[in-house]
Amino acid sequence: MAENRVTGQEGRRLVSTAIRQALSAGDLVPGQRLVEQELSETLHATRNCVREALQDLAAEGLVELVPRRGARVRVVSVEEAIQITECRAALEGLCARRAATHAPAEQRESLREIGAGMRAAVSGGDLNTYSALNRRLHARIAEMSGQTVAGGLLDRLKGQMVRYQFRLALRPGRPTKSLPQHLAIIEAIVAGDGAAAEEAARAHLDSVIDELRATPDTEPQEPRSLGAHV
Amino acid sequence: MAENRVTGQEGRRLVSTAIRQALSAGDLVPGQRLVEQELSETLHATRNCVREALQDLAAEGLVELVPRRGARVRVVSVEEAIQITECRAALEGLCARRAATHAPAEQRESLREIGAGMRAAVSGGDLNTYSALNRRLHARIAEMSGQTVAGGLLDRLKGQMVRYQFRLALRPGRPTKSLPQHLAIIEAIVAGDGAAAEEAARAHLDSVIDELRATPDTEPQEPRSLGAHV
DNA sequence: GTCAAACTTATTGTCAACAATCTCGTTGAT
DNA sequence: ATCAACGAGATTGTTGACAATAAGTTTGAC
Repeated sequence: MAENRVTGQEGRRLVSTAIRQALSAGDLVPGQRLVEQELSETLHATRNCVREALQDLAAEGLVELVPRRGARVRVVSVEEAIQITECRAALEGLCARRAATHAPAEQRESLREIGAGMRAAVSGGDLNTYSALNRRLHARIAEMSGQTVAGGLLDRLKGQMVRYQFRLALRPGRPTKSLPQHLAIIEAIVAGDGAAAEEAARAHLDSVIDELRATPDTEPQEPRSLGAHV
Repeated sequence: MAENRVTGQEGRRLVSTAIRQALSAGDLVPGQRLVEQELSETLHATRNCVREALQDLAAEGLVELVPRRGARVRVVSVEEAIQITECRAALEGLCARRAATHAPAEQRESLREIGAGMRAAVSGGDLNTYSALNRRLHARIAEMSGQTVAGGLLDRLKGQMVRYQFRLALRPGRPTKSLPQHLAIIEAIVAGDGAAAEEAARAHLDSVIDELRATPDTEPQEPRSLGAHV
């Protein structure tokens, strides 16, 4: 049992990424309390590290920090998820347009590989692969557009949506609906048609919004404490 | 000599707003070092407060925090300012559209008062008032749109632009060019025409981008230390 | 049996001293 | 004169203990 407690600015990063992962893996439910000492023991880090990591996560909008009362996993309502997606539509529209008009043709055409992979994943029923390619496509477009500022904002926004994105992807019939939209974005970008690319990106996210609207508001998740006995 | 050093979470807020103000007032130039002890003495705060305030400002993108080397006022290049404004165009377009289609008519019409004030300020040559009304108009539209997420992102982006916004507003002939754009946005929103409102907002910010393109890249500002003697 | 007040425990916030690191000026050799 | 190694001072980072507060629990009166 190597007792090397992580510490310092490196530990801070480690702790925050650990929490991030636990969050996207669903190990932490919205509303759950995050107790500093508890985390510091679990992650073998100083309480200071944990504290600073929590501040970072709060700045990213992933946790809520109430003075003197500690941190909880932030709860994003469906309403807020919709607003986030509306912002995404605006920003990804910008990125898609710029990717179409600004990126070299060779890079643009490489998107078709992702498209082919998506098509294969959907017809093969491999939802995990499709979901991964989905993220990759969006990230790649943002990168190709050269819009680093927009890219940063999008990362931030997507981080707050992990819980919803997960659910949406698993909904029956969803891939069949979103696949052609993704392909349309790709084709518009490859064609170098900025206006069409922006339009396609927006249409795609508008469809996500429709899907969100059909989502029941999350019941106030019971923060399952560790000592929860039946 | 009341020796009450500010402390705690309140001090943290006080320090960060003090720095924010100094930043927008031009008392702190980009690239300037922010030494913790120095600030804590000037602002009568604990070094801890200052430290945490700096973290907050770093999370907002106002200062740059290099490990073991301290904090400096972040330098935003013209290129980055342009990207920021492109994001603003996308997001303010969204807000303008929603304000036009979603806000009650009564609220929308109240924008005309701001428009009239702007017209008066420009014809009277009162740049400060015009600039203040400018900020107020944009903020009001974001508020009316009900898009709190977009509003938050916009606040953040504008915070990083203080230096440029200041310069642009003072440029000769600029108000004459931007006033009709602002009035067009207002009229489209009052008319309830979402598409036109979005288009007008975008056109306005595109014009800001043109102005930025004509901006010489900032020479590496000399961090005028306090003890700078001739 | 119910409610309120005091008490206990769990948890976060604060601090001051110490440690680690960097910056910059000085010295000395080539 | 130039450069590298060295060292002093300045600045940030870290720690552990303590203070302050909130949450939960018991006790006691009615």
